Amino acid sequence: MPSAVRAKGRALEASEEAAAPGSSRAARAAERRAAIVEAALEEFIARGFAATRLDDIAKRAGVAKGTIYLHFKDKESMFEELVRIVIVPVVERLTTLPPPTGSVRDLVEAFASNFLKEVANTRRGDLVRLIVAEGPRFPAVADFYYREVVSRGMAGMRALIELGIARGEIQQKNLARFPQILVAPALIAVIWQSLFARHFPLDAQEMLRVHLDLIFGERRTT
Amino acid sequence: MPSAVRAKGRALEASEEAAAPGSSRAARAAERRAAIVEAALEEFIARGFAATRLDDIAKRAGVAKGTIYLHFKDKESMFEELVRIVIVPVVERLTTLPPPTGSVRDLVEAFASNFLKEVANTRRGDLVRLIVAEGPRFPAVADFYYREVVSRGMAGMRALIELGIARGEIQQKNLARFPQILVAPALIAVIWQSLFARHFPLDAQEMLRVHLDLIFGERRTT
DNA sequence: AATATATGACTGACCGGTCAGTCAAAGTCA
DNA sequence: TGACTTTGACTGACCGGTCAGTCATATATT
Repeated sequence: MPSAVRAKGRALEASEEAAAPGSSRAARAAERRAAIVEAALEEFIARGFAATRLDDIAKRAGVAKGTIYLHFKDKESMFEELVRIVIVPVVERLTTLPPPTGSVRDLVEAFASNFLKEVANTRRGDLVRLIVAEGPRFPAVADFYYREVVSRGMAGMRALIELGIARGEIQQKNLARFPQILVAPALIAVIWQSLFARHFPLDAQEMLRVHLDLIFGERRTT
Repeated sequence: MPSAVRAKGRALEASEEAAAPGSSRAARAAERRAAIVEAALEEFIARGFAATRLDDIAKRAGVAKGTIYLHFKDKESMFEELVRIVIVPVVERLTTLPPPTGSVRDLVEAFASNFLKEVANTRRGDLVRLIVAEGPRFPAVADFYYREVVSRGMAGMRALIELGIARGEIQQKNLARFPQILVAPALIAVIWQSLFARHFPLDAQEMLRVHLDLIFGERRTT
């Protein structure tokens, strides 16, 4: 065992490798894969699918172009996998959240503020815009996003709305038919940030609060 | 004159020219330009900027590729002009609409239904998605869209909201600070149509009505 | 005939994808 | 444990197809 450790140390000194390479081959491979995913996400967001060059992704990931093809079949499937890889953990985090506390409004508010923190002002937000942008040309991506995010989100929101109606917190009964309305401003916020923030910064937090006031009625408690 | 007609007839037979050529040169040039714009719009919407081939635009417009360059400097400026060309008339139509009648709600409702008819289920709607998609890479386009559509739309909506508040039709005073909220579901509808309509058709009309109920209170009059 | 337009074959830069070769790490043996 | 062999991850030069933009030629108009 100590020999293995020493061997690793030697290897590290020998090559001019950067930072903290995981020891085993598998670990290093995983790191590289992660670097590629990270770089690809960045490039795809910045340039869109068609205009992104694999060479640039490789360079940004600190990897040779060929390496990319050890991890992904081709550019297209890389893009599709990418979306899955990035979105799945977000969905998990966002769905395992709800601690069944307090009023429905509090629940929704917690969810909203979490969304702002986790998505709206993150690379993740740009990813949403990217999906909107490329969706029509990548049915697989649109399908996946619908299944994993949209339909789930709708179901969750609808449940929340119905609970709110049952408890008398929400008046407008028809809202349950269109959970999109509840989410719409959040999506607008995401799009606004990446298109118009430079022209006119938007206080998304505040906008969402006003929107919730609209749905639940003005808040008394400060 | 008859000779000219005969000559034209011959030309038409000789080349496999189409349809109804406007008589004057200027007219024919305008027609061609329009055909190119139409074709380019179609292609850009379907494939996005980078993936669109000029050859395809030319073919669809029934024109040689070189002809495109008689009307536009290059692909990029063609795209930018395209957005202007298509959007300007829509803005004009939508801004010259409001006949100063009835309640604010009626005004907004008229505007909404007009939006649905003129934009949501049209190529124009797809254009909005295209702008969202390509905006970050075409600052000129994003700027233009912000100036001509977003800021104007916001101002108009804000005016309407303030009127509604003054007349007591709208309770939530803060709404005037975020006219985006009023518009959000409309944009969602546009995006939904082009991404998820196949999975789950959305009754945009009805959704907008529910949203207005939320803002103005439930409607009594059927 | 002279001019204005339109054409589409052509060019060359560019980029996705490949693959022969390299070398650190894992495996084997004494 | 140290030396020798095998493996396969990684590299990057290269190839071939593609496509924006050009321009000599052809066609229409005056």
